[in-house]
Amino acid sequence: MMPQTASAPPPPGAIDGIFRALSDPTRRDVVERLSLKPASVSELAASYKMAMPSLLEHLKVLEGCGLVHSEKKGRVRTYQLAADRLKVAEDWLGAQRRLWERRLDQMDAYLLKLKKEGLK
Amino acid sequence: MMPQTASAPPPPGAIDGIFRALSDPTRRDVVERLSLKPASVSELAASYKMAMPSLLEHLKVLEGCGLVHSEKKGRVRTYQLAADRLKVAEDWLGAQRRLWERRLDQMDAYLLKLKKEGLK
DNA sequence: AGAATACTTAGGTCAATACCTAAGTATTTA
DNA sequence: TAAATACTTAGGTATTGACCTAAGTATTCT
Repeated sequence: MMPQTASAPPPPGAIDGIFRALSDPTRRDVVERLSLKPASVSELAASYKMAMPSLLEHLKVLEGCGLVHSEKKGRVRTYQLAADRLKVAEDWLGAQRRLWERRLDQMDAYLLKLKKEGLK
Repeated sequence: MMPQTASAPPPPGAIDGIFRALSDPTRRDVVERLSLKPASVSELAASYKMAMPSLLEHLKVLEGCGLVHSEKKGRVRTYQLAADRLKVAEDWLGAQRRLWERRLDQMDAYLLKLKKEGLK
């Protein structure tokens, strides 16, 4: 059982859905819970005060963008996290932050140069 | 000019807005552009085929959740990235992924133990 | 001053979201 | 097999989101 190293190729536009899914506090909370251990629909539903069909809708959104998987055995459906999708979002954010940091460094260097030249 | 080291404390519920903001491709594109260099409203608007008020609305969303700042000088408003907010989202994602990975490791260890015991 | 520029505000449409209640269907359990 | 369990589907409401066009306001250029 390989601890998934490579991310699945992010289908174009998939990142929209991932960020969208994570913008809702209930869905983020579900992701947090599932990052600890898998859970059934009713176990999850017990934690929130909304009606089950509402929670179910959230679960569908999470599964739709690939953040979680589910499997039904008998009458119980169990959900679990699919970590590689979290990584898609994290990678995007990291890339932007790195670009930004590089830019700050360049600006620092530029200001330093200006300062030196100013001293002549 | 300090290259912001510490993130601003994420106001409760702010993370909703950050993920929400990043779920739109136009807004993500604006963030990418601004991570390279600041730009005015019309410079930004020139890149997208939507009407200016529509783009402006996107910019307000980005500024509303703190992902960008803007300043008006004369009749030109210039936008720039505020990197610490990207970090808020990135940190959350990283934390979830780390929890998940820890769980996978535990599961590996457990399976390994089962396997060994099976060999007795 | 008058025209051009760079946003800004107002207001309107249409689709998607987040909920809900009520009524299924499929699987155990008694 | 009847009742309980664990979802599922249907259908309805109210809000929010992403666009648009048209009509401002504030600055700068001529």
